[in-house]
Amino acid sequence: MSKPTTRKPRTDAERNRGRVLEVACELFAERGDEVQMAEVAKAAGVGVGTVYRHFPTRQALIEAVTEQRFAEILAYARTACLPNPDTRQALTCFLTRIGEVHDEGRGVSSAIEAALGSTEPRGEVGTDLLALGETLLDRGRADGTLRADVKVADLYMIAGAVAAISRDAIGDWRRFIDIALDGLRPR
Amino acid sequence: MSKPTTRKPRTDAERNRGRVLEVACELFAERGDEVQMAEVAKAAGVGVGTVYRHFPTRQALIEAVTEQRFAEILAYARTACLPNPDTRQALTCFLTRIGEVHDEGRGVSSAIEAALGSTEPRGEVGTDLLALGETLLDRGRADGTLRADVKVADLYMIAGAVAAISRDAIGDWRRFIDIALDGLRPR
DNA sequence: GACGGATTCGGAATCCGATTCCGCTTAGAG
DNA sequence: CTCTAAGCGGAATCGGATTCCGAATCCGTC
Repeated sequence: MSKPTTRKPRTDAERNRGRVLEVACELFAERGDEVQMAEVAKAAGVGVGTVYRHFPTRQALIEAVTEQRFAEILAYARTACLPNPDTRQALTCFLTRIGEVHDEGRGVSSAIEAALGSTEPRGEVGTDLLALGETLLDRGRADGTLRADVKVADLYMIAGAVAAISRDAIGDWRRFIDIALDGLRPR
Repeated sequence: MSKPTTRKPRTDAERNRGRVLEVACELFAERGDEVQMAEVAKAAGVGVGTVYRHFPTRQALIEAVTEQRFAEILAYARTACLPNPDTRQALTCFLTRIGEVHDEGRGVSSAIEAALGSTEPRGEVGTDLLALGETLLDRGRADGTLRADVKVADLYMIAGAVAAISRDAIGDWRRFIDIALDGLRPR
């Protein structure tokens, strides 16, 4: 049960997949989810069929793009948030990034927060994000910034909320971040 | 500029509009947004054209249904939440209702939270909801349950978040309500 | 109570975009 | 260099929203 599932893809096929994904990321960032499959294909210099070969569904493509966003956020969190010794600031920084991602390219948003919140994340990016969250929360619990019973699920639920709020312009998400984090402090 | 905009609608037209809206509410509640315009038409016993006459767009129909939901929530809030002397409980009750609406008939959700959060609500239902929120917040500020600087916008931002979280099953929205409300307490 | 025009209705036709299909190409193993 | 399966392109198909317009209804008028 190891051969049939693992036939190495042709080199150019892989390159095409890369092109498509890259282009899709840009387009979705620019114009949100009004982007059409045909556009992506043209912009990537391939036929629709090729797009569909690599991403069997529009939804699948969107999920792939979303994973890219996650990767970016993860990278940002590691370099910009984690090092901040003030746990509260680190968390704010992390959540703020999520809001910003939606503010600029309002990309693929609908999928983002749904995935953000799920505790069973796709791929290692998700796993790493969870781990990173756990780290931050541990720190917070240790230095008394956070309640002892705060869970990663809580953090990502809040992350999902930030995503939704910023996506739909429901309100001032920066303010929301403050409120939510206040809600995690020890009573 | 008052005549051309106000030609009274034909009686049966109004009845049809009512039927359509009613049926749409039920269908959306049952099967979420996979419901098709043609289905609504058939279920209401009219042609598609008629549906479109009253709701020029699928989106418009959804918004109308959403307003119904708001009305229900408003009614519930007035009778079940407002009377509760404990402000915190009243707020919890209100927000919980929003989560429940999504849990049962997972209706029209996408639109709901977007509208919930906007500070410029459609129709009087929206206005009344804002007013009711203001009342609750005043009470909370007065009895020291809430920070002095809490705004209605905050409450509805949280409401929007609850809607999003419950809609996409991002996490335990009941827990989220607790966290968010804790975030509104005086420091 | 019948009449006439404006308003509505019904549902076939149209439009649009996602997805499928399949003959043609090309990478790359032997 | 040859042969074959993996990939490619893009026309055709499908599904569902939206438009169009002749037929059917209302309703104020006579």
